[in-house]
Amino acid sequence: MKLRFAPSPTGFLHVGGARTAIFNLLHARRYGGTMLLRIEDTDVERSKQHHAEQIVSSLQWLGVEWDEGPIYQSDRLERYRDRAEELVASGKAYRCYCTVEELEADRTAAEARGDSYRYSGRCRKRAESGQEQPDDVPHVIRCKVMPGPIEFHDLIRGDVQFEGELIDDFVLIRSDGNPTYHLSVVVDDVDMEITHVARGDDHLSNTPKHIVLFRAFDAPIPVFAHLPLILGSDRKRLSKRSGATSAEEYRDMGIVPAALFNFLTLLGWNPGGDRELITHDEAVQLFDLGDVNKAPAVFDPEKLLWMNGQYLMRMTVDEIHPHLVPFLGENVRPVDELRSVIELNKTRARTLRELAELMTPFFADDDSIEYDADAVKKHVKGDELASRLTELHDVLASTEPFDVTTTEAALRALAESRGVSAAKLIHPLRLALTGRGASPPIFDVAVVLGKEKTLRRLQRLIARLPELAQAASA
RNA sequence: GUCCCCAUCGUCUAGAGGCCUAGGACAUCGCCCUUUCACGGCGACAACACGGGUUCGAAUCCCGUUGGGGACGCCA
Repeated sequence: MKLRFAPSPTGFLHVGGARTAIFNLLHARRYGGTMLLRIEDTDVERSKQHHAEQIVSSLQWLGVEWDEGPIYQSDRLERYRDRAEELVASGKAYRCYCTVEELEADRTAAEARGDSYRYSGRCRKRAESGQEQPDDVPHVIRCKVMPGPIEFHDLIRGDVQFEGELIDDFVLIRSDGNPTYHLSVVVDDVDMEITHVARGDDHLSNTPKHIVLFRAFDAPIPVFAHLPLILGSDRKRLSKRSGATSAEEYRDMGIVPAALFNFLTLLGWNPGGDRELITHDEAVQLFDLGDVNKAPAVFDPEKLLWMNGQYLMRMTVDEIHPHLVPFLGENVRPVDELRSVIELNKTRARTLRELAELMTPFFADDDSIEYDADAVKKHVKGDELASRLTELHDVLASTEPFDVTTTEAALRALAESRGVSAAKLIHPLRLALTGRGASPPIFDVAVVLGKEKTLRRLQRLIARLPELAQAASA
């Protein structure tokens, strides 16, 4: 068994493409087959090398591996021409000298009549009447499509049938000598002995053309699986308008690859038993193209975010760190220096970007903490605040060891002796240490910061209390 | 326009004729836990597109309607 993912390098790796790649990989791994990566760059106009490289690196990032490739179709142009000539020689294809202008005229004429356009067959008649077919004047090579039903079995759709009458004699070789998609795909799938073709639904109506070619080459026809499309919230094919569409954008947003992989795997397929979180290995155990849904699925970024949060809280600090580095900016440190801070914040973030943001107060200069206005308004009040915080400062200064249990006990004891609730001390302490109204448990924060920084930040808040109170009341 | 495909909560989905008073997840809204924010727990809201068949019995099978999507290139 051998499957392939065959993107064309005309842009970044689209999430729809990413899912196609994942499904191919999963099916191959499940059945011990081979996975091939093939770059379909026969359109010189639109294909770009940097896009190909981009797609390859996105796939690597996502965790889609392949056993063969990447193979570039642009390296095999001679092979496609040779095979097309074989078909011309055997009468299964013919040279067509119609110009683009002529075809365009036919098309607009058909439209004007309200008919749907079909190729006139002008050059086919000419070829079949035995007229000479010079190969030194510009021409394309077209494949003959015979009337009659063309049937194939699709793992997802079941038995599918198209009428040959309705299918144009399609172009195999363009006038510039380059192959079209239809030719290169089939030649390659034959040469590379592809057994299963899983691709987007948008190729369903191309499949009969491919069947015609497989037959013309007298080659075995692979098993097809046409995956339902991924839609945007507008229920149209996912596009820029409906949000981020490339794997890269999600990476830059702070989605970890395993989460995107998991999310995409569950779009149109499910492992049964109400599972939402599934590892790569578990998916490999259970996946089958035949179990994929027929209906298109709307891509829900909210659920991806939730899933990413689930991954972040379950991942170890060492697993998170390499992915987090690009988001840390000037706070980049070796993993051991970040361990406790990541640990404290990873259950609170849905993305790596958020996580990095939550970590900033821990690395801020003691004298540059900015106090959140809402938090100030809420917690900076009462004439006794300054003296209470000074007492807290002194109590903490003499707390030894400076760990979560002793600092918490010290604060609670102080609160009790002054007849105030612990919260009246805790919230201002949070404001002092982080500048924010929300943070990880405050004694953990204090301990991670250390006694010295804790005391310094407390002092700073105490010193600025009058101006903050004034600003808050203004 | 022609051809093809699809149809369960707002979204992802479970469902293979009786297990369905339709299950889970995201989102939303309550409550609980709690020093805040998350996490977690409990609960609420919320769907078989419609109409005909078939059957003792239909979300499940058949037909039609409606709705949605895709393809109709010397793009892939």
